[in-house]
Amino acid sequence: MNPDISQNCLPAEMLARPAVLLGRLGTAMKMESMERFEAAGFSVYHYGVLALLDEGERQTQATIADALAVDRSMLVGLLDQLEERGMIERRRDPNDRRRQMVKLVPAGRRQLAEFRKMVEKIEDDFLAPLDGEERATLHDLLLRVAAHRDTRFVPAQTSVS
Amino acid sequence: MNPDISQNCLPAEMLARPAVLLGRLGTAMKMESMERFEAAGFSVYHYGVLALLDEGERQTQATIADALAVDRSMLVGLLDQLEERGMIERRRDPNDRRRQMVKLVPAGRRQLAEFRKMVEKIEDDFLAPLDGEERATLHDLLLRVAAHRDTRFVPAQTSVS
DNA sequence: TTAAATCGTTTGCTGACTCCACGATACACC
DNA sequence: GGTGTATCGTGGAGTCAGCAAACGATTTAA
Repeated sequence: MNPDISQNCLPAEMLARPAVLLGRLGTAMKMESMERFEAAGFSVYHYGVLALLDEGERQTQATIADALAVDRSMLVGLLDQLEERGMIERRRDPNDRRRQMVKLVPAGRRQLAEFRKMVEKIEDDFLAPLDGEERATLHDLLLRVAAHRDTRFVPAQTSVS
Repeated sequence: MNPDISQNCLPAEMLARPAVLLGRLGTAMKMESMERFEAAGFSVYHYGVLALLDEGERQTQATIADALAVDRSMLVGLLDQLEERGMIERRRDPNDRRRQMVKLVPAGRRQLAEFRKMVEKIEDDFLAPLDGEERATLHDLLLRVAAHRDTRFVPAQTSVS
């Protein structure tokens, strides 16, 4: 009925702000990921846990929670589910029996490989209009912004000086 | 105690993904904005509503809700608050008395100017490590991604063919 | 030995968001 | 012209994540 263009469009002044776009797209990205992982019977956090365990040798639960920025109470449930499916093992630290050492086991490693495929697919779909070089540019910009406001995003120096 | 680097850092494989960074930074951006607006006694959605009303002449509530991608029930409360503070006016459409026409009034226009300053400040703080050109690049990339997956992000052609 | 701190876990709460139902009104159809 | 159907704004109920406190088990400090 109403032929007016931009009737259901965001205000131009908001579209003009990279910050607004960043916020909108970021949450859209997050929701998209959550839906796809949930459709596969998992949570995005499961991927985070497994990916973390694959890099760091073995950790304490608090460390995992802090690294992923999830509540420690929440991590309990995530680890329970991963343990039920035989993807991780929890073992009391014999030196400090309060702590639980979490370890990735083969089944978890296989699932992690699946998760990586899923993430690649999600990213590829989401960033479809950008070619490889543009994605690299985007990544570089985002990484600098991230590193500036949270040291957790500063890429770890692996071994090179 | 533990001198291990990257103990509380995100997995490198996640940091390497622009999609992950986009998700994290986007939600961080959103939360940051919400906090600042809340500290000023408002919500980010208030800004969206006012900005929208400043562009589009007068609209029906459903149109506003759809454009901002918020639930219609939620918009009711937002409009109530804005109306209480004398920033908008709701008037029944005489041609269709189901509809409420929402209009921006001078006090709302003044508040919108304040909001714009706030948004600029938030964006400037958040994107601090990027210079003007880099911000423009980021904006261009994000806009293309946004337009690709949701026509609501397609910039409206104002008058040019 | 006793007191305080830490770790993982459970529980309770609060606040925000989503979905569904309602009254009022407009429109389509016969 | 009356009747059923759709739409609009609104209210309420249900849901769910996130936050804080509390607890048992264990370690550390005094």
